[in-house]
Amino acid sequence: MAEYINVSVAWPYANGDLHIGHLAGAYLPADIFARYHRLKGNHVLMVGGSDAHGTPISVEADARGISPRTLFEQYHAHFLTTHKQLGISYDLFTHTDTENHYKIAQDIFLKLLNKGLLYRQIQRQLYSESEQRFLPDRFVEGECPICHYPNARGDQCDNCGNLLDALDLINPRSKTDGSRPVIRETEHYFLDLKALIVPLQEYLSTGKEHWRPNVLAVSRNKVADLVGRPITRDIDWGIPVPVPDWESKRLYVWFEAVMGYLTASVEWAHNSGQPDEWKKWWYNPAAKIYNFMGKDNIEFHSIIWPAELIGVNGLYNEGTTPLNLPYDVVANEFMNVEGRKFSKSQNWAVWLPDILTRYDPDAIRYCVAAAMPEAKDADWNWNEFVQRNNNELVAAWGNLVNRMLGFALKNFGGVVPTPGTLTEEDKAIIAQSEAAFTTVGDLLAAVKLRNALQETMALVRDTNAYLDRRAPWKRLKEDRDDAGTAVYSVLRVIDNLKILLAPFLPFTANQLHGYLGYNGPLFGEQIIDTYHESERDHDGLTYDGSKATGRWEPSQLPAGQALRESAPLFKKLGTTAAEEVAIVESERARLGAPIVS
RNA sequence: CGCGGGGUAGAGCAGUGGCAGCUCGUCGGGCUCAUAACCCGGAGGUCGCAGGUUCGAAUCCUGCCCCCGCAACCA
Repeated sequence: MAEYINVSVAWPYANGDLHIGHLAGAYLPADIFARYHRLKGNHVLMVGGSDAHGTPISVEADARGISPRTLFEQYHAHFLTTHKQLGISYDLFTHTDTENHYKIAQDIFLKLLNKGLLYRQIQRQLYSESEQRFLPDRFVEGECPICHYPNARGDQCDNCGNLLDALDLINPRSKTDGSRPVIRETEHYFLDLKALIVPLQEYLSTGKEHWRPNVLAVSRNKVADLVGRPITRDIDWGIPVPVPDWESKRLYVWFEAVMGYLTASVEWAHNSGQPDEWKKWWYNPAAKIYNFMGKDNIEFHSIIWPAELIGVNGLYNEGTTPLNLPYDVVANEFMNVEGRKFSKSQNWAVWLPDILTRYDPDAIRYCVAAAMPEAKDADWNWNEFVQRNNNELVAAWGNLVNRMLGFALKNFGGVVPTPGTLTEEDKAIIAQSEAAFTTVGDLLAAVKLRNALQETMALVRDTNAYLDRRAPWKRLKEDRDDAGTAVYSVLRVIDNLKILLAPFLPFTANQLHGYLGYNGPLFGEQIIDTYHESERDHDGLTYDGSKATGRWEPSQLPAGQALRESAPLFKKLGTTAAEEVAIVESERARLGAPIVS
């Protein structure tokens, strides 16, 4: 029976472009997982969007002399293109500045208020009279009250390492203009997380055997110490607090951004003309919600977001079932670059829009998946990229396809040969490739993606070995029918491998699907569309799977099917060792270099 | 006594009690359908060190040594 699978992907903060770490941490694993489930025939709803609000965006916009909205929309537009180019197949990639998101976030706030889970508290905060705003802790510097280091930050002293309260700084000054802030009182709403500790502990204590151990350990560790947390801020960019006389304050970004998984699901349903469809994932107890993110985001998905969901206990669905909590919180470790930690300020990063101008999306996807930081930090290394592309994609998999398609075109009139009696060896390799639908499928379902890819590539190598023993090019001269049987068998296996690899390599798998003579695409189409609301329009990325024909099941490749003219699936990078070195060196030279725009 | 991650073949990694594995590289051979791709075989490791538990330890326990990250940008 088809399952309902929601793939909730962490929302990128819209103040910079996407890099290889974003891809490795969240988007690629989510997409591989979603594509697998679509092939399985499950009902997949994959949602995400740009995180548009928060102080860093308004500060950056001020610095550039543009509005926060203009700033985030610029990056949002980049995100849409990048995701489409890489084939990250969101059913909806939207953003948090939509009227829909405002409305639902405010409804959740009010529901929590009604349930007594919000309380007001007066905070004393530093206020800049020259800038006319409250200063976030990180925008204040001053003398450390403990070690008297003169340049301590508002939240922590770099010299002695102690965590500080910005109010305790001696001679505090604004980081932006150096002026001396004053202390002002301001009232805020707090989410009473302490009241939710018990249900959260229950949530984390049962049925979590499939969670990654570090995610569970971190989450369980932090729950016991939860305290109330402010959910409003004195800034003017964001979602207004929906309480009379509070309209000038905004919902704190951490509080509203995670709601995007729900609000995007609702928006997707609305856009597709069936406004209640989202409930099939959020109110169906058998549905599974998977969250994908980097390790720094774990507690927001395993604690904060579940706390909000438990707190509202159902929305737009009074008195029936509660909203579903995440079934799995799939956190990945970090991907470093050439042995060094990622750094935006030093431009030590691999930017996705940049590398997409030079490399194909499937090559990038393959290398990231092969080195996926599932259990510990991994490294993006350009030499490894070139080697993997040339040895594994081009030589092992691409060449297997190319050599046999070419052989069939040349010697069997460009059709799938009609097999005679299959040899034991033919049967064995076909059976092995059919069994992989279970073994690889189980690994994908368990989100062991790197492992799934390894298993599949092992089958590629076994197939090359089989082909070499079977040697149809030799048999052709001795027994043409037997050669045809071998070609048929290997094409069956290639057809299976096409599907097994499709979640990882959707573009070339689809290409191969056509070469093998099939009609219709394996996957749906990704479309950037504009959506209209009463005040504003916004662009989103969506996925139309209505024409998709791919199925996670063994090949029934018909004998006699006409093959199409084919070209190599992958490009070799450099034709000589010297050229390979040159590519690696030119990529390494870009690291740390100033960004040329 | 700060917190976390890690030390397994030249490189990168897998392996949570039962003969030490994978990919790349390297050396030798084979094939010639294929993007000089593919296949077979070999060499290469006292699993950081020292104790302990066990019939049996890379794996569990104890102690020690070493490496990496922990201001900000940042998944």
